[in-house]
Amino acid sequence: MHALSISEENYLKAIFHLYTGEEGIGTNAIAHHLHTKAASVTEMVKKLAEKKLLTYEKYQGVIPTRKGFTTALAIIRKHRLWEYFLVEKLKLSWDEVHDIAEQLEHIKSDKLIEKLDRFLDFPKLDPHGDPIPDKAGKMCVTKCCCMSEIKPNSNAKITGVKNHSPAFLKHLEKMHLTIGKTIKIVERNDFDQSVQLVLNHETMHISKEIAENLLVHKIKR
Amino acid sequence: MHALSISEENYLKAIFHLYTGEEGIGTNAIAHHLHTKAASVTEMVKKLAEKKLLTYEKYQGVIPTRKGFTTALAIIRKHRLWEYFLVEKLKLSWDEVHDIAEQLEHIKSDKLIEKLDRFLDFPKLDPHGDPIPDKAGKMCVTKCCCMSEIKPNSNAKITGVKNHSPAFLKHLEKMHLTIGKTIKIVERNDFDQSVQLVLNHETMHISKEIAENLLVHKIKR
DNA sequence: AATATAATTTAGTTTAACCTAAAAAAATAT
DNA sequence: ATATTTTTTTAGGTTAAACTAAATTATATT
Repeated sequence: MHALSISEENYLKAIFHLYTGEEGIGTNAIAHHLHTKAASVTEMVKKLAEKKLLTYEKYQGVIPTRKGFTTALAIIRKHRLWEYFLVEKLKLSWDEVHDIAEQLEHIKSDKLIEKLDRFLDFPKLDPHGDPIPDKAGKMCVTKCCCMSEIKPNSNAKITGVKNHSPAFLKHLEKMHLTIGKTIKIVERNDFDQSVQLVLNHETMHISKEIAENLLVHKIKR
Repeated sequence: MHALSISEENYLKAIFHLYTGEEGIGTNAIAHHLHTKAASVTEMVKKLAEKKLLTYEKYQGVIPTRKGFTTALAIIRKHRLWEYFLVEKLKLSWDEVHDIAEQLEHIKSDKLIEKLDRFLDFPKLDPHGDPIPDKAGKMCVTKCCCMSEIKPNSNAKITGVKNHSPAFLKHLEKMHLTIGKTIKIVERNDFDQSVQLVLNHETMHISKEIAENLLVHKIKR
């Protein structure tokens, strides 16, 4: 019945992001994601299990319940709406907003989020290309794949990023590899897995690391 | 050096609001304001004194330092900017925004507040008529007085409220006694201190309690 | 001035969220 | 199948911020 604490919300979000649908998530994985220790996770996970947000059995890892899912989605919704606000209205850059949204996502007020959503005109994607869940937790499926998996000689549009670190985002910005841009993959180097591509009629090379963290959507033409 | 905790910020704000410039503020007064107990205040006040945000001597009460003042003003600035945003942009009503702003004021990011201030076009007053400190802590002086102190047969404009409770604000809204409205005080009843006034060419009576919590600015005509 | 009342502080608990170190269980390798 | 390594849990400790109850200091009353 009580509202969740900020810590509880952060654990839930981590568990949601780590859950692949296969097996239970280990305490170590959660600890690593939250920069905390496995012992702390065990403790917290017991509390969340009592609140029916996840199922937990000793040594078996953790699986979020339906309630856990919808709760996590509500937090992610808030995070992404705030990110959209920060970039589109306040004109912060996409590499500055994550830490701020990490704080804003814990503000408690259903009405605030409804009003914010309306003010922003119900955006569907956040500044990093991630889908924003609606009030019911539904979000659009953005079928896209890693740029490192695209076959040479095909065209694609940049739709998102897998890594949200400021360093990575700033680098993309500098290279003009931003969301919405259309590129042509020319070839992949067998030696270092780097990728040669054409952007704005100019040829460029990007490292394996960058290609693995860029999400694209294949297009014809 | 560390950033302040939410609790520390709330104590500083309370101390700022209670300080009249005369004597030190007692732990009981602070406890009452924060719905906590005097013993808890004693503890916290020692910590804030170590951080040079206030001076404290046993049994002598507490006085904010210059550093304490500017820190409190920065928090109040954030609170009022967010209130302005919630009312003017998100269209929440003036009785709904206090609790939300109470959470938002603790978000840590100087750049966020600068950008928010610019986005709102540097407002000088919040939705309750309270002045918004600028980046340097300066705010406009709004010379105004309690409606209960105005002499009969004079005109005045409503400029602010002393009480920020939703119940009071909703009541004012219903009576159309909102900020900016011009009224004429007709007379004060000696028995119950109620006030008769004219608003929009209609005569009305308001209780002593309301008159004491409405701030007005006398005008000619 | 002595006493009663009120305000404040101290001492000792509680809770949430973290930690380390050691024990126990599970997974992996020989 | 047994031994080794890794993962997870337990046990016990720490810190911030609250609390209650008792002791102390200040203020007010007679």
